[in-house]
Amino acid sequence: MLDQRLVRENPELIATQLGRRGMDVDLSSLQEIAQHQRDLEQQRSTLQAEGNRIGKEVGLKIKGGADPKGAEVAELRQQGNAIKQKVSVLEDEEKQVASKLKTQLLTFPNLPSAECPDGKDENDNIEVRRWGTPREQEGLEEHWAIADRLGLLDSERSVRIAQSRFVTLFGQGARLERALINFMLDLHGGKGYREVLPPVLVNSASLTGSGQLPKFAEESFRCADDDLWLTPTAEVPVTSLHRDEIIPGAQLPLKYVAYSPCFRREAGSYGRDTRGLIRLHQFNKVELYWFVHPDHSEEAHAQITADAEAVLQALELPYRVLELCTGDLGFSASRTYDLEVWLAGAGAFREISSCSVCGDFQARRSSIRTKEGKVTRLVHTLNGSGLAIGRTMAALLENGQQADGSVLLPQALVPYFGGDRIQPE
RNA sequence: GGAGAGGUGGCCGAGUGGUCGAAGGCGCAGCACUGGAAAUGCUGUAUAGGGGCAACUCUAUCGAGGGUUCGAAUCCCUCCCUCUCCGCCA
Repeated sequence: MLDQRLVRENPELIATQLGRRGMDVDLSSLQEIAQHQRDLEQQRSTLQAEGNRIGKEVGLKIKGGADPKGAEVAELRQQGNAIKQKVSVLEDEEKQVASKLKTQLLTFPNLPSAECPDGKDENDNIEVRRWGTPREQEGLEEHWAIADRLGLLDSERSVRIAQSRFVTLFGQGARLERALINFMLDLHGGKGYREVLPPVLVNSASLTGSGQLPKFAEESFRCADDDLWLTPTAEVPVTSLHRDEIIPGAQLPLKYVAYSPCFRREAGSYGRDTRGLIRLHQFNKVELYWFVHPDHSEEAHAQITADAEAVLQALELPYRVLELCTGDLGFSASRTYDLEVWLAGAGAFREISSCSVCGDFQARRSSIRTKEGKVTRLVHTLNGSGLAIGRTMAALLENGQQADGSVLLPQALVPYFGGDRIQPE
């Protein structure tokens, strides 16, 4: 959420920064609302101060022996009543204005970081580095074909169970999924991340806190009878772990690694990635999340990205790192690195992790602060996939496929999977 | 789902109409005492918003929202949540 004070005092800055995202916004009316709200608050509190004074005076007079029904007290009562009238009118208006302001503020995306490169869309993203050597070869299968041939998953039966864009994993496929989750949790757990297994049903305050609501309601599944939604990412429950808290400075940074299934409606993606494990309504993900002191989020961003990359390296999967341009930035992010893994069968890089620094954007929405001496400050938050499990499996299948039809797995997975190869059954 | 109890500061807990943002305790921080520590003593210790260079000051907040009153943590109404027992259940 944008800082209300900034809206009042420097709307031009906001407009300029949102302009870098490709938004053409006129903030003058919002600024007006914000100023109006502040004016109303000033008027109201001045009146309330006067009312409080009168209330106390009445108390003192009565205590001092004045007749509670006498003229002197009656006069004060009348003054009190008059003020009460005015306050209540102002209060009503102020509430309306404040709620209008809040509603609007919640719809604005984060301002891009100064470091974030300007650009229009994904074509303007900047490749930062590459790791590993992509396997390029004619006749390689795509992962869904491999998975089908090896009996690792069944999409058609999943339609019977749920609908399209769901998969059911079987046998070695199910075991590989489970192995990957454990492998990633262990890897990050060994690097100072605290493991959490959060609820995957989250309330709307949580979704608002991390930025999914109010704008992206159509992207999440909602429970009909409760204020609960299926979480689209563990980022949501983990952000709300500390909602409305003041975290002592000595505890920062807080680093969490959370496994969760993720649920996304994928509205508007009809026809894209309809086969296999790339785009599903339900998928597994291991998520990294940091709460950091506001002065240290840049270093943290480099580190969380490195931690996500470490998974790909351990799995010997070639990848590249893109820095997203302002036009491709997510709603809550101020700066993002995407990790794209090489899919040998498809012959393309595909996003497998997105590592973002959100500055104080989520912290303001979620009211998560830290304290230095007398000063409270909003913390900064960061999140990064470490990694999306389904896409990791896809990459392992495509990059590890062998001429004999089997799939060779990286050594790091052997203790988790119980072997170094998926064999045709 | 049925029955009951309860929501007060970081925590415990007092407070049933009048300088109550709230006693007391614990915890925490600083100072004193000490060779050092414990113990002890003193001082300080909520959040948000507004104003002020600042010292500071005003307003709001005792689960949430309404109401009564000159004045509400305290009285009334509605809602939410938590806990306990029973039922059901992994």
